[in-house]
Amino acid sequence: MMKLEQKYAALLGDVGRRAPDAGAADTLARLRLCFEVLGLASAIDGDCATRLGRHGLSEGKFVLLFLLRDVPPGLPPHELAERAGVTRGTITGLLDGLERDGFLARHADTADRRKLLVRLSAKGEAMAASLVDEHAQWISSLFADFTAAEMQVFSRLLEKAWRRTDRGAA
Amino acid sequence: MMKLEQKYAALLGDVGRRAPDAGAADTLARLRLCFEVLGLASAIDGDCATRLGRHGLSEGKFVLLFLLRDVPPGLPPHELAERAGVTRGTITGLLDGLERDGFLARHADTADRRKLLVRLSAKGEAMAASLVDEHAQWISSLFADFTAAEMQVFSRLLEKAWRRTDRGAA
DNA sequence: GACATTTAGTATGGCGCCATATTATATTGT
DNA sequence: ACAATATAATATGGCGCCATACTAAATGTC
Repeated sequence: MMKLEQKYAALLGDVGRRAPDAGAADTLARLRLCFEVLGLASAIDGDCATRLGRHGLSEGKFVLLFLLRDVPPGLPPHELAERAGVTRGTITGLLDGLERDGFLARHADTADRRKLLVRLSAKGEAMAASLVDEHAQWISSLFADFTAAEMQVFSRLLEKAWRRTDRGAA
Repeated sequence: MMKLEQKYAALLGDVGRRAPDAGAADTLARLRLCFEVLGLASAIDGDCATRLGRHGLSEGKFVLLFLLRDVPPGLPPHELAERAGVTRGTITGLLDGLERDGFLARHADTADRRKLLVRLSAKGEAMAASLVDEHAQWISSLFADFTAAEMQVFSRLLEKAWRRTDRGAA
């Protein structure tokens, strides 16, 4: 059984202590399942942050790098916001950091003077090229020992829970 | 098949476009699986934030509330940090907000003048009492239609992936 | 052609998290 | 008894995210 994060273990203990009746065991098992999902996700996010941090990047910055890869004319910030699924304000901050560190530059758009075009520098292109593959390799290695059948079952169960969330119901 | 977040769909498309060979399909399926895990977790986190936000709380603050519930003498901040699994600095910030909003108060410890004891106010106790149950109810409802067998398989697969992360390997 | 509306990018302020540094108080060792 | 060390809480500054508000520029409308 997978070790839960402190706070989840505490909550589980608390709820169990307060409702020690028969039906509670079932609720507890479902709570634990949810915490296991969250625990796996945050373990993955943590590893991801560690790996990208070695190169001075965050997950948000990494996404921008791969979105801009091989787009010679560059993309405007609002496009990046849409494709990355964050607000334009967040993009401004990420671009500030990436530009400061020399991974990209903002260029004025000649046609529409409101617009900018964000282009990777040589350093940025190099980083994107080496990191995207490495990163994809690492992620898929997390599920390396899953059989095809396991993957199918896992995916089905993940979706089953997801359907109960607001995002999945919409 | 569950809908992925923008950025993950983009990354998946990108990797697929670049490596359209036979072995790549397998890698892609594993990538997708990872993104499904992350997507479920962030959908849950999002719902959680929405629900707690209605009461002016965040997940971090909620954790403090339930940790302090029914602890009449209160707990010192470093205890809360340890039990919540965050740093003491983070606790300071959460306590500032909770104290400002009248959910708790800091009291001087008579024995050790470095220490504080954090105690819920009546408002805090009431909120904790009503929210913890409601919240546990909601979380377990996410997995309401999982059979016992499904829960077992799901848990096993979650752990299998978790073992591959740094946290799970340690 | 003047004015309203939309769009692009940014600024500001908030939150939760971290790492690091600082200050006050206890404890330990000799 | 006093110096060295450890512990408690906070301060500071950074990051990534959001919502909101603002400015400049383009576009649509009468």
